[in-house]
Amino acid sequence: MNEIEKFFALKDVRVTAMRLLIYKFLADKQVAVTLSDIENAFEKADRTTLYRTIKTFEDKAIVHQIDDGTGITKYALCEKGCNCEIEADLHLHFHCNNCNETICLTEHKIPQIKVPNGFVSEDINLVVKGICDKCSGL
Amino acid sequence: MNEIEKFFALKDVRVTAMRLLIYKFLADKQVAVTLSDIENAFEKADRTTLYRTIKTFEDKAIVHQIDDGTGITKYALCEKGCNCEIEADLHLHFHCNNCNETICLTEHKIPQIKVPNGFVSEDINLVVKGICDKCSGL
DNA sequence: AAAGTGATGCAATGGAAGTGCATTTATAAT
DNA sequence: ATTATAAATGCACTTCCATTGCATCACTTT
Ligand SMILES: [Mn+2]
Ligand SMILES: [Mn+2]
Ligand SMILES: [Zn+2]
Ligand SMILES: [Zn+2]
Repeated sequence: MNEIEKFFALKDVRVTAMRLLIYKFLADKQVAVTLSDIENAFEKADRTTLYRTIKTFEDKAIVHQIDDGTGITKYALCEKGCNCEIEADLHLHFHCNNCNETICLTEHKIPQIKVPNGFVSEDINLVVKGICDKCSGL
Repeated sequence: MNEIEKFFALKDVRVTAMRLLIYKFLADKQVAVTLSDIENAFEKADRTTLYRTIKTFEDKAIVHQIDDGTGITKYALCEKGCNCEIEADLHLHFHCNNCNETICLTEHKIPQIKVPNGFVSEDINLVVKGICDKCSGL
């Protein structure tokens, strides 16, 4: 039983060939991916399987969903130790208007946000859009 | 020529019956609305007209789009003097997980967000999710 | 081996966003 | 006022992504 399989067991996710492949695919990527990115990477595989795999990963806090405003949901591996629950796990995302890629800025935690009286904050989505480091040439 | 018509002229938007109705509908609402909200409010009207009306409003900075993470884009009237351009106009949005309503917190401007070297920030979307004042009972 | 549970594959559905084109309505020009 | 021009509207159609039902397959347990 290798590292990934142990990790799956820890997360209460059964090991299958497809799941291992998708996990490795995500681990290699430095950017958040869409479902069709995954589809393109595994053309022989069925869309539904990929869809349900990523949903399983999401349920088990292996990946987190990212809504970057493009209308297409993206996914990225959670950080080690992330439970996708507490505010400590929340980080900001950057979407590049040029190359259209979205990346996790895991080092950049969400600042404290004040909400008016009576409002209870449970979750925060913070997306910065602009030009990424690769595209800006700075 | 009444107030709204003057405002339309200022924004370079032709006055039509439908546009006036939709504008008033938005002005009455305290929450952001979806396209189907508008459809339900004007069942006799054609969907496309409503769609293109809201797009026109958006182009002319009469309404702004809100991506609250539900996957359905919402719209709300811009504040007086808003041009939907400069960062001063950006405010945070609150989405209630209970009543599913989304409101503009126009008083709550987006805090300064630091991005890593090489990244250029052009736009920011900040959505807080939780329980709204009406639902929390606090 | 048999039974049971979960994973996968295929087909179909739903919902929202967007487009092309003909027609109506409003504005501008004569 | 009539005509010409341009914009707004209505209808039909399309595209894209997300999601579900159900049959089948694979693995685990007894
Ligand atoms: Mn992330
Ligand atoms: Mn707003
Ligand atoms: Zn880029
Ligand atoms: Zn509420």
